[in-house]
Amino acid sequence: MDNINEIEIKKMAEFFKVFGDYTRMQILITLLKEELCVQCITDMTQVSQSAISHQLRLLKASGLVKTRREGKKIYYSLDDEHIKIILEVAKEHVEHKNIGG
Amino acid sequence: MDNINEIEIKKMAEFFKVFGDYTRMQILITLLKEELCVQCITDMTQVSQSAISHQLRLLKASGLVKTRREGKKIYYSLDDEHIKIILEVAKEHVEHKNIGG
DNA sequence: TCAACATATGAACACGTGTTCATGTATTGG
DNA sequence: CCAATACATGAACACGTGTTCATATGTTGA
Repeated sequence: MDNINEIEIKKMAEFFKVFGDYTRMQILITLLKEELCVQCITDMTQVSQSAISHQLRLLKASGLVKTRREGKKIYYSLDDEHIKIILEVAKEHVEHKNIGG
Repeated sequence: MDNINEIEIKKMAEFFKVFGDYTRMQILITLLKEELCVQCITDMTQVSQSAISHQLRLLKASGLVKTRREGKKIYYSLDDEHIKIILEVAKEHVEHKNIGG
């Protein structure tokens, strides 16, 4: 972590920004288990299909998920080997720490 | 990651939100190496002392850094064993992936 | 081609967030 | 006490972001 430049730090911040939203976090955690179509993902959340679509678009642009079409449905799945590790470390963090308490 | 509830997911998103800012990322990466006072941290960035102070406050409230007073100076250092791991995985990610490209 | 379904897109809006500016608080040395 | 230094705090502002609504695009079956 010594020889790290400004651009890399900026990219890292952008990377984390994607994780810093409840809806996207829900999506990512869900996709850890299995690939799902947009409607299935929408049903698991409290927001509209449009909102999910916008978020999936962002996740795809960030290189975190990939898509596969099957008929009318489009299945989303994780496209990054780092997600699982990072989410597990974060889960451990929130379990063992009372933030802001 | 199976038996995870809504509250934990929200905490995880909040956790990542802290990492999702360039200034805070700069601070955290710097503190990986050594503890530093506010002025030293400010000098490394392009923002004001006030801005740094605000961000340090947030980092402390999030349980990521701790403080130690020494005379007039207050030294900040990391207060979480997960930060290093997470930052390293993130660095690997941005090195091996062209986001949005 | 048409209707129905599945998903994506764009505009608009409310809300959150990072910064600066001005000022307040705390510590030290005289 | 006072001045100087180091840091914190609050208000204000510009900007970004997540959502909904309305609508467009794409796919399938008839």
